[in-house]
Amino acid sequence: MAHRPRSEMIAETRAKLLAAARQAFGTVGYADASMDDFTAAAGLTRGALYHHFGDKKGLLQAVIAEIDAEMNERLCTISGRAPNRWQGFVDESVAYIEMALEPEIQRIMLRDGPAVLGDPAQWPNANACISSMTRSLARLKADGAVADIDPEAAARLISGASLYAAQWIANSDDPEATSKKAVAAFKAMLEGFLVR
Amino acid sequence: MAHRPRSEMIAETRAKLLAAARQAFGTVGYADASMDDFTAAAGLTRGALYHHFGDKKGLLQAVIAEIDAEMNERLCTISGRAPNRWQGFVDESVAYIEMALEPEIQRIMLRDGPAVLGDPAQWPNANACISSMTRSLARLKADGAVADIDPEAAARLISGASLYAAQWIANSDDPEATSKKAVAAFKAMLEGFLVR
DNA sequence: ATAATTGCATACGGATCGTATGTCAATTAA
DNA sequence: TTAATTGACATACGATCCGTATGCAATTAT
Repeated sequence: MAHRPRSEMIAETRAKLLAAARQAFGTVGYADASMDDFTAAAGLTRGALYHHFGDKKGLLQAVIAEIDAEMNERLCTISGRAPNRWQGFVDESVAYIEMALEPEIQRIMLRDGPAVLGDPAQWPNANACISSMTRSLARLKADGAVADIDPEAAARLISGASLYAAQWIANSDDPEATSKKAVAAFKAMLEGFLVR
Repeated sequence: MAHRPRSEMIAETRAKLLAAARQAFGTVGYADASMDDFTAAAGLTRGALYHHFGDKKGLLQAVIAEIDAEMNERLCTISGRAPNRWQGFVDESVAYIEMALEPEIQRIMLRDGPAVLGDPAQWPNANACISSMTRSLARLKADGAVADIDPEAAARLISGASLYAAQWIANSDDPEATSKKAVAAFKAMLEGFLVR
């Protein structure tokens, strides 16, 4: 019980750095987050950061991977408890809009992430959401519920629409009312994918 | 004819700065564009920049306003030469995807712009595209072509979907094939807004 | 003709990032 | 048990970049 604490300490500092960075990125944004500041807030220095994550971009990637895993898990449980596949898919998509309302997700995943790391589709770890949505659509297509369209194409259209809808809602004067309008339009739009 | 050259020179330096910045922002991106570098490339210094645009963000705003005006004009002419309103709207939306394929638009308008200046809907000058799309949808709704949904909500969903579709296409191995899949799915999606 | 304004350049300070180096504790080897 | 080595993290340094403050020269106004 003397050689465990060592590796635990390491994991702990890594976790502390990740949490501090996530907090900073999520509030002031990537560009204005000073590595000196938030490492000091975690009781560490930039030395630890460069040791664990390589550089500032590497740190952002790690933060994104963490958030993406959380998002994916939430979406899976939501779509899992629906009565049928299509309803599960609609629920999942609407939930995606609602998640995109969270400031941290908006800032890190939807704004700074793409700006700093490029197209989200190319991210190594952070396409769990898209790929799970693609699989859902492929199943629905096999079931004969949705029309003959490319599942991945539809998944990307939907996630893009969700993102913009979420930004619109988040910045509106009356988020409640705006959210209702957006979700209504969104559901109508989804029905475009159904067989007629 | 001695007091014209003066104001012409001023407008010319402003234009040169704008063009140089647009070039730099569009290629290396906002964060990695050094003001010293691209002002020097224009035969000027940062002094001129701060005089005309206040700061780096102000310069980005000016570049965005310019690009947005061009985009809006292109979209208007496209939708204008369609046989009917709905077709014009579809053409315009597809054209939006195609414009989002251009690297400069993708980088400046769709990635760095939102990351640096925040929600595009709040931009002072650069919502011409959204608002024109909203007007189109409102007319279509009045004509009885589209269902009872909020025009602005639909416009935002569509532009978001276009953006993501464009990024997907631009980064794919086979842009031609991907584009076909995306546009097909996109047209199906748009039909979700029609009355049934 | 002199004074005031303005377009633009130069000079400076502050902040930040990445690297290179150092140190100390913990693990491993002898 | 002790010596050597690895590795986690801190410190020191240089380079870059932004924003402001200042300076100059040319034009316009008086």
